[in-house]
Amino acid sequence: MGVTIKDVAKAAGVAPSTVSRVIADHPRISLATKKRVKKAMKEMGYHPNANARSLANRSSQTIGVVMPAGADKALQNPFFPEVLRGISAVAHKMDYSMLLNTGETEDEIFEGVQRMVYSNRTDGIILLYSKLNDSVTNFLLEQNFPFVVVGKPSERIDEITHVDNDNVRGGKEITNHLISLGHERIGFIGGSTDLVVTVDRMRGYQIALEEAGLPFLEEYRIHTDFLESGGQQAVNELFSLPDPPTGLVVTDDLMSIGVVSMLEECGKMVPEDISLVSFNNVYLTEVTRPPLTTVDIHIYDLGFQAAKCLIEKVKDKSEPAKRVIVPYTVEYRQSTKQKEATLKNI
Amino acid sequence: MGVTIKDVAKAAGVAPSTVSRVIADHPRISLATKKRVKKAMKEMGYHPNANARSLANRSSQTIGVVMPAGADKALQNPFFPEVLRGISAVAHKMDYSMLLNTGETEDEIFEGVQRMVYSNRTDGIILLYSKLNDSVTNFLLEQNFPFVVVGKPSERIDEITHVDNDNVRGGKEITNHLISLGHERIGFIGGSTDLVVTVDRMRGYQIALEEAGLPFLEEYRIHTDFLESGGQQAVNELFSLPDPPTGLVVTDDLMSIGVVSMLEECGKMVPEDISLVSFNNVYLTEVTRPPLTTVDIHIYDLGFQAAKCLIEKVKDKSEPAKRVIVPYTVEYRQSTKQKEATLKNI
DNA sequence: ATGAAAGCGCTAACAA
DNA sequence: TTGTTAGCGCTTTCAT
Repeated sequence: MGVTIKDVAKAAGVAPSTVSRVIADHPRISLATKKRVKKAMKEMGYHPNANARSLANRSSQTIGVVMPAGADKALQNPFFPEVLRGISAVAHKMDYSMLLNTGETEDEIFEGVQRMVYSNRTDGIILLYSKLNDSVTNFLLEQNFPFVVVGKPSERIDEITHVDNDNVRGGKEITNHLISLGHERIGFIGGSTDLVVTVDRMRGYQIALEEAGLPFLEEYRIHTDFLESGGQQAVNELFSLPDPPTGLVVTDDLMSIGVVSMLEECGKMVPEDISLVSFNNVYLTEVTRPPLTTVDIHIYDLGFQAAKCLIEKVKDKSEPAKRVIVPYTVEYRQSTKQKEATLKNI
Repeated sequence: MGVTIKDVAKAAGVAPSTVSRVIADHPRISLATKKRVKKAMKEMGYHPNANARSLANRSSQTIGVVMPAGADKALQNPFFPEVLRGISAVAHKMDYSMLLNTGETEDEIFEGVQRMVYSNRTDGIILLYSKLNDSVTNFLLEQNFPFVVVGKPSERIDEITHVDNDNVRGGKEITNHLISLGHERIGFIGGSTDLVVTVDRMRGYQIALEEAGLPFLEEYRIHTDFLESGGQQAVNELFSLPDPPTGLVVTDDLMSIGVVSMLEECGKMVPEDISLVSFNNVYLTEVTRPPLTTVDIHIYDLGFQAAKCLIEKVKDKSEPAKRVIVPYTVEYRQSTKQKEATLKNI
């Protein structure tokens, strides 16, 4: 069907190996034959067969990307297309392809990853999540297969190349913002504590509170999986406390949007009654009402750096594990407001 | 490095071809040897090399997925992870892998697609967009390469397998909803008219208007690329018309969210002052305020069906082009409201 | 600087 | 039912 290296060789009057060398841009090759071969390739519409290449080469020029398991809503986060964009940018530049793996369940994901590595279809893997006790991570580690995680690994952290934000510091800074606005009762709404990112952001929240001499109360914290039905109720409970929070740290923009709605449904306005800060700075947060004060974690860069690290690692297996911290910035918008003296204090 | 088919053959005391047959689950093979071979495979930790397979087979068991070119925001639409989920579901079931292609520019996309097809890394392609005069579509057609588009192709529609909603009908139905609520001045806000989906939904809007004897006014229509800065202004203009709309048809949930914000910023409330209907039913629309009345296009199913069609087509090249229409449903929520008699009419 | 030839791991005729 | 063997298209020693 397709035109092969042999055809080109014949047409150019050289050996297949020479053509191969031209493809690989081998140094020791005369400019003359190079030209000639290239011309032949053009004319005949030659394109190398990647499978044959991979087979001979033991390398696929492909990076695998693994999304978290998620039945549905969790995946509907603009975070993912955005990291993919970042990854894709470097993949494209370096002439790598991207193999994508999703799945409903963790087993499905795991199977997929196994396939990726066993089948030799991928040179390395990027994990788009990091959670406690992850079988995929363990598998990759034990196979000594090149991979990098976006986020912070839960264990064996210095054996694993990862690119992350300083979520503790981010959590602290954004909480401090609330504190500096006069808020003293600050609640926290986050995802599962199995997710390292939740834990880190909460830790920052805690530190800020403690440094300010404010209480770190269990009843001020909610952990819910992306505001499923349960979340609604939890928020209600939070605000039926005798001393409900006036400030809220929420670990994800999408959750924030849900929280804002719930609050307004209960007659609490953001930022008039409650100040809310968030994380990620997904595009949406600019156009919601109110626009959200949020920690911009530079999602694109996370992807970009992850891909860069992975390719380095793939090209040189001895590359040591490293940690890349992508700086965050804070977008101050309209979901926060100076706390007024409460009526009862007057 | 890895254990090969030969190793397994030796260990099991059979020929490599026999092992191959076991892998492929060939019918004419005795249960006894099958067992024996499988046992050997297990014990030795054998896994087939996909590249070798693809090479010998001329088939990669991989489907390529092509996202639209998008510098940034446009891709941040939960639509994409959601179609991917659908595609992934059938890919997983059928033991296919997914190769993903994104890019900032159309040229980048096009290059990527060329690579996919020329390199023999993919058996077929799913296009996650459809626009006027698309070079990728033309290329694929002219290469006679199996592909299906999610959405409706702009040309040569009956040569191209595609899975779509009936967007005209959807547009009509949702506009009728507004009309049935008493709205007579209904605006339309959509993306670029290069996108077939925009055109179809607008057509439905137009039909509904005309059937109801309502005017289809140019000044009631806005086309903007996902509410970039320009959008803001356009909406302002729309509402400084002498007779501004009281109802709005917006072609994408994310745009709707932006529009609701803009409106409220100008002191117009949804649904009190303006009723708004939307498309897609992305998860977000349940948790925004107000929750959006929107056409649920069943994104997951679009992906699912597209993948099914593609694999059929890949397995049997003579499979004719077909069109699959995924039924939509309408989610009636709180962004619409019966129009009250206006004061000046009393 | 270039060619000859073996081999990457698997499949598919063709034989037996 | 199973084995033999010749590729699939490319890379890479090893010669020259």
